[in-house]
Amino acid sequence: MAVSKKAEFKEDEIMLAEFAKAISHPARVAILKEVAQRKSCICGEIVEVLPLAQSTVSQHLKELKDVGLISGTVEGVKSCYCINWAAFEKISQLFKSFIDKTQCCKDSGCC
Amino acid sequence: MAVSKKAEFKEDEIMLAEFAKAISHPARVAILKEVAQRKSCICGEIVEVLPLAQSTVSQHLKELKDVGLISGTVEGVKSCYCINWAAFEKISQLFKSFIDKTQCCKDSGCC
DNA sequence: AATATTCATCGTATATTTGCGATATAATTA
DNA sequence: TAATTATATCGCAAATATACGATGAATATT
Repeated sequence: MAVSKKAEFKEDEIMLAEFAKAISHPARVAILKEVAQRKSCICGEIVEVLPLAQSTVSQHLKELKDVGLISGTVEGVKSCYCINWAAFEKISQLFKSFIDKTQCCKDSGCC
Repeated sequence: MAVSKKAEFKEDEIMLAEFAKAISHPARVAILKEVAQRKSCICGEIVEVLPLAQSTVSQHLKELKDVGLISGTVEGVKSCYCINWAAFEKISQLFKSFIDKTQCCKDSGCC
């Protein structure tokens, strides 16, 4: 893409896009659902459920962690992951306001 | 990625991820906002507003069209784009239900 | 008919993502 | 101490995404 132009957009557009990217792969959607459901949140449990290698799952987990949607703490040999509810709340707000703002223009029938 | 594993996930996970991917670039978020606001929906107007070349904008428009979020009709030399409200509605439902389903597990304090 | 406008598409370059095996690290168990 | 377990990270290969200029097709203008 030569040079990325992402930074030239508005702050809230960039943020929304970033979060959207975080859930733009079914594996990460599945991981979020799995992490939310379980209490244990062990990486290995997710690997068992998904059709992906351990290293790949670990990578997806890292991406979700980087964007703040989950947090992980080491517990001995294991790693405990869980939803970062504060970030999750902020994100769902972002989405809702985007959808609401878009929908309020609904009457303008063009094509 | 060698071979994509996306198809091996659940239907609703795939759909949500697809929608998320559509808005995973600030340019496409900006385009959706612009198209929703204007009545004219002309491609050239979007190009004027965004920091991207015409061909790049056209490409982003195509992606949004492919996923069903907008529809476009040729009007003489010009192309009229507008939000596909039916698809938009369906998609925002998908997202809401994902958030709701996730949030109902909120009490399980792990880490 | 010649020219200009509007937009889609092609080709290309580069960047990023996805996926895996191999390896490293750190803790647990035998 | 040695072996095992759990996970992160590195390096590689292949696939996708991003961005643009050039070109083409279709309509509108002169």
